[in-house]
Amino acid sequence: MKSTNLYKGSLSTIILKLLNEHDKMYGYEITQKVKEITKGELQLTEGALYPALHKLEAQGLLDVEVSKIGNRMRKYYRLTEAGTKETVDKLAELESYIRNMRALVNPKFRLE
Amino acid sequence: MKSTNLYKGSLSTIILKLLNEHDKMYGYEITQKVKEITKGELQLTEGALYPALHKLEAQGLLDVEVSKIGNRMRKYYRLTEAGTKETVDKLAELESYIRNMRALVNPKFRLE
DNA sequence: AATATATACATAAATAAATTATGTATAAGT
DNA sequence: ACTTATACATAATTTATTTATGTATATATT
Repeated sequence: MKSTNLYKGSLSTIILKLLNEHDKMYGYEITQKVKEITKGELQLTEGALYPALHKLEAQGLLDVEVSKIGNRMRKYYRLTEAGTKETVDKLAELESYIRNMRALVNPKFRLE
Repeated sequence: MKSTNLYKGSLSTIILKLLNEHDKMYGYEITQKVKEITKGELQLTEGALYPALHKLEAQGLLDVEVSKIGNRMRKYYRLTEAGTKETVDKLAELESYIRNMRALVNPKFRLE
């Protein structure tokens, strides 16, 4: 993703949240959306993205729908009900992570 | 560290920042400080902490000073000059990570 | 006095997520 | 004609962390 290691572990959260917002998306579209939103600061690599999508699907969090645009394949993913629940959990975990890290690195932001 | 994967990649940032604030600390003290600051939400494991300290030392970011308290050993770590510079970089990376993740998961926080 | 918990270090094997390197193939732009 | 963009995929490698284990002293509890 980037030179920093911090994004490790964040990929499923990103995918789930984007699908939560956009109803259905395909892999390449996800990479472009992430690039756009982060102004190019974060670029998903295919070697990370596709295995992550397959894993989320295997976990029952995503449904897939293959479609053909012209002669090219697209695999649209959307959240299952379990996927929607998982998204809520992942977002809560992210907020918790950010709160804790802020408390750790910024002495002014001690937890209450 | 925790059930969530998000902390992966954050350990060196945490160590460097704590040493930046506290001048010198030993391993066990770091685990306790992290537990205290995060109200027990984040507990560093020894299997992660000690190798991380050794690595930072090997990279020339930390200096070590062994001391004996009673009959028990303590290894105090402190930032080198390079370590202080690295701390600044790591903190900037963390802020960038948080900004990007906020933009990704919270449509209201789009980057400007 | 015996036992459990806390302090304090360490390392090795296994796991898991991502990087890097490839590969295939169609569509569009120069 | 050639390059870049679109669109998927997977295998080998790397790396950080988890889990498990080990040693040893100090303090608190029963």
